[in-house]
Amino acid sequence: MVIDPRILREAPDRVRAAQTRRGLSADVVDAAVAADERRRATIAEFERLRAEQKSLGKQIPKAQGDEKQELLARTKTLSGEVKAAEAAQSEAEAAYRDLVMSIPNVASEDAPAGGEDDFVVLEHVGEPRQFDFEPRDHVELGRMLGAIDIDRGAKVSGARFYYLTGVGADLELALVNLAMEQARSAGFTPVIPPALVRPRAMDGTGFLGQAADDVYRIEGEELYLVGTSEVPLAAYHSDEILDGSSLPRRYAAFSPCYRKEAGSYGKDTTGIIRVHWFDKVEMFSYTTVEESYAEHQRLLAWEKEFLTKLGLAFRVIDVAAGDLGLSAERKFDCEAWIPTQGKYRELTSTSNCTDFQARRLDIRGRFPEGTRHLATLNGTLCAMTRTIVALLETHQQADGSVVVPEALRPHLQGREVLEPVAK
RNA sequence: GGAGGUGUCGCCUAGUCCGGUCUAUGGCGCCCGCCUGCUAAGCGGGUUGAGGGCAAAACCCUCUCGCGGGUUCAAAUCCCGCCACCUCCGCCA
Repeated sequence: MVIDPRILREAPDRVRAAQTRRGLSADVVDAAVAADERRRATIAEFERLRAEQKSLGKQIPKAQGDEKQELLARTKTLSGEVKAAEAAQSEAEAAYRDLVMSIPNVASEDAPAGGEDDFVVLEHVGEPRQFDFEPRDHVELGRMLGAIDIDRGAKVSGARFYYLTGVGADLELALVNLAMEQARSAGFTPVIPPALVRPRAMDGTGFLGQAADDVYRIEGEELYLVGTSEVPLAAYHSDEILDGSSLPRRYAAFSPCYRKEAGSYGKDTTGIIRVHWFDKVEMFSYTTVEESYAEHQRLLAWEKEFLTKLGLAFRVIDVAAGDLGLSAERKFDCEAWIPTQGKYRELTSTSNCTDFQARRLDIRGRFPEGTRHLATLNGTLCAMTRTIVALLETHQQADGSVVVPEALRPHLQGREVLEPVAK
């Protein structure tokens, strides 16, 4: 239901190895294999009884007198047995499901083994800027430009909230437009999706497992606030069979993202690096599993293109197996250089979820050979807050003004420099 | 929020009152073949999806009439809950 049951049955060693490379126990694999056997046994038993019930049931309307009474007596007891067998089957099915749903996607053999710190740097793009003055951080620049109002964000909504005002708001709109423009010309369909979704969409994309702590739930409703538009975009085609010739299908969504940031106390406590809400333009592709690896590279290339247009220095990392999350088989992050932190911080992330989410959401393609689950991939094109942080800090000048990268100017009324506002 | 209605295998549709003969009707579209100077028309056949048995195929079986329960020997059909859509009223950007 989550990983391919066939792989589990026929190549459990592959799954065990992948678990190990994620730093997880492989015991669940053996438990799932056993549960699968039990499941199939109960199915066979139920189907045997049910077939008998059906064939007897057909004779009843034709039978008369004693013969009919006898048939009714037999089917009555059979009815109970069928019910019991059905209950046993759904129980075994549920047990199997629970186990198999808890197994993460089989990590790519190319993904580095290990945890969060075991990533591999694939490349560096651009040089971190050298300053001949003391650079200001984005909080101060945001205040000087009248672009980011953190104090009032906290007053109104609490910690990790902010207002974008003036050129800050302009900047977000410009980034959205630039991102959408690029996506559109790459063949993406622009989408503005719902940010509140039902449990199915959340669970189907793998966000209700260990990640559930980070998700906002609506009190008294069966609705969740999405942490990324990957959720409504993946669920968009749930329970559908897409024409194979229509692939790849590419969507670019603009939506807010909500994250509780549970367990991140003390991390990034100032500024807008880590916030409970931000807006994002997200790329999403549906394609075949075979094509997904090349599509993943394309998503990465589009992310790099966008960051390059903004004049940011960044590196690309190959995220380690243990840090892939539930759904991804491989993940690349682009991390931009943040001058006042002296380090690279994640700005974008692209994941190949192969057919993991498609199995949970039942998204299939129709091909000449039959129907198959598709692959889903997602990639950040522009996460507003962190991009604004990198932009302001990277392109600042000694007087607190900020040079606008050329690509952004057409979307900022032609402005070349953002000037501090008089206080 | 209130009242009423609808949901059938791609689309449309018969069947639901009165449970068994539904192994779900017919049309459109699509696929294969026949026929035909070409095309169209006509003729014949096929066309939901999932799961189990199997190394696989053939084949057999089970499930699938919005979803989930219940009643019954037996449910598309009767009962309950949920979901979606439509109409009207109220409210509202």
